[in-house]
Order: sequence, then C-alpha cells, then structure tokens
Amino acid sequence: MEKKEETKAENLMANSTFSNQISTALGLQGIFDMPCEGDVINQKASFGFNMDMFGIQDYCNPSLFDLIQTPVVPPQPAAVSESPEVVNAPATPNSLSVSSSSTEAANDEQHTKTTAEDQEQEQDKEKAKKLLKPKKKNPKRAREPRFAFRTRSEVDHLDDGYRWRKYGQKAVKNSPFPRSYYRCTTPTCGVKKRVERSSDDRSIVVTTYEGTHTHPCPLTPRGNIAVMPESSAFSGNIGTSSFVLPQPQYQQLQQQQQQQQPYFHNPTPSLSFSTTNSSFPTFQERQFRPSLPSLLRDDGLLQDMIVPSQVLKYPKEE
DNA sequence: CGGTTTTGACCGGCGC
DNA sequence: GCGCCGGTCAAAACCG
Repeated sequence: MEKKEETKAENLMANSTFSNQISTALGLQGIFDMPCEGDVINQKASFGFNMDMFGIQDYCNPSLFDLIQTPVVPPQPAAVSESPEVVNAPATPNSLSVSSSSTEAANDEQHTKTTAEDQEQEQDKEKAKKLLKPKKKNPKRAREPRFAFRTRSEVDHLDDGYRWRKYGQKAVKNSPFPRSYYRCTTPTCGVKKRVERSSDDRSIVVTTYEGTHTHPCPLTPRGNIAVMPESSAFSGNIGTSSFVLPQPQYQQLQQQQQQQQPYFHNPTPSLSFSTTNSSFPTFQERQFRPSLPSLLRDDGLLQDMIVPSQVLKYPKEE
C-alpha cells in the first residue's frame, strides 16, 4: 500500500531533471549541493560546485563546495593487477565430477547421509558459489571516477534521463536510511550510482555516481539533458534549448571509442552552458523560481535551475 | 512475459 | 584470525 504511494510519489517526482547530468556532463568530482525544492529554489540556487567555468560563478557557492566536497575518488588506484590469480579458474562444471568423487569418499567416511542426488545438488550449489568467484577477477580494479552531490528532494531516486536498475540496497551504518545501488541499464554502460539519504538532513539525498556513460542519454536524442520528457508543453522548447549539457567525459570516450562504436559519432553539443555568447542567460540574469506549471511543482525543482531559458520565459514572469 | 525491485547471502577489504 | 562493513549477486517477487 505504502509502496504504491511511494511509487506514485516517485512517478510524480520522476520528472525532476537531475543534477547528475550536470555533474556527469562536466566530469566533476566532489559533492554538489543541489537544492531542488521550491523553498530552497527561492533562496537563490546555491550550486555547490564551481560554475566559474561556465561564467556563472555568480551562483556558485564556493564555500559550500569546499565544505562538502569530499574525495570520493579512492586514494590509491592500487595497481590493477591482471594477475594470474584472476585466471584462478574456479571449479568448472567439468571439474565437478572429480570433486564429486572426492566428496563421496569423504561422505563415505562419515556416513552415507546423502544420496547421489543430494550430492549433486550440493555440488551445484558449490559450483554456483564458485562461479561467483571469477567475478572477483579484478580484485583491485581501478574504480571509476566518482562524484557525489546532495539534492534536496523527497524522492531518493531522481530521474536523470538515464535508465537505472537497482541491484542492491544496504543499511548504512550510522544512518537510519538505506543506501540503494543502481546500475545503468544500457548493456555496455557500467555506470553505477548510489543513492542515500543524508542522516543529518533526511530531506537531502546524496547521490554518488561512478563511471561515465558510454552512450547518450536515452531520453534525449543527442545526449542533452532531459527536461521533462513527458511534458509536451515544454518539450518543444526544450528540444531547441540552449541549455545543452555537454559531457566531457563522454566526449573523451567518444574520442576513444568512436572508432569502435560509430554510435559515438553522434556529435555531442559543445558547452553552451557558458553564457558569454550563448542565448543562455547567466544565472544572475535568471530568476529561479517555481515558474513551471503545477505539474512540476512537486518535482524536485532542480529543473528550474537548469531548464532552458525559453522554458523559463514560458510562464509570465511577474 | 520481460524488465525491475526486493532482499538475503556472499565476498573482499580493512581495522583491531 | 576475526568481525565489521560496503558492495555485489541472484533468486524470487513484483509490476505494467
């Protein structure tokens, strides 16, 4: 019951354009504070990361950034060793018979407690267990670059335009709120993200991204930030939005992989977040306010902070 | 019926 | 070596 309510709520909130787009796009690391509720948005958006690079430092909050930025990148990449041990082939199905016989012997010594079938089952279990081991191949595999940011939102999992599948949830020490683990559903994309609620302020969601998407945002044809995909009222404007979030890391990958994957030839828009000569107004020029139609109101209002200027103009601003 | 979420178990790293 | 903890797996449940 509650679950359904939650689902509803999440659906309602699902439109929240997510700041990870920004972060992902910029390849930033650290924790970004991204207030996205109306009460907060009215306070003047306090981007926690340095937006100087966009020429919109007016809205950056360096102190906050400094305050909350944390080294989410592991201290040491600990030499990724493709050591032979990774080859350490676990018991393969073929080896089953061998170990099976030895197991039988062992059982024989004790007592004939199990039938052959039982043993087979046990062997299957063990085999299954062992089959898990090879996955530890890269014991110290270098972690992807990570970054985290904080978002004030009622929902844990905000829609960032990408599709995620939850693959785990864990209770977090010293926090009453569990941490959820998501993985990008795109087969070749190994991006993960963790979502947890701040124990200090339950209204704050801490999202940590790991890795770089190797594909455009599925909800947008050109990898642009997705803004209210189902809001047809805006999609038109958004489609031509000057607010285009490039994805440096993604672009890097483009360069690296475009030979392998023509997919990446899809030109990623250049950084037009810069306000110097684009039609996108400076943050200073813009008035962040809950100006979107009511259907947006309950969403994380982050989209207010990053919706294109056209959208912002949409509702008469008075 | 296929995709997603839930959830208990498992594993490795790390500190003691 | 042991226990704790974070991260992941995968079967089952759930959902559209």
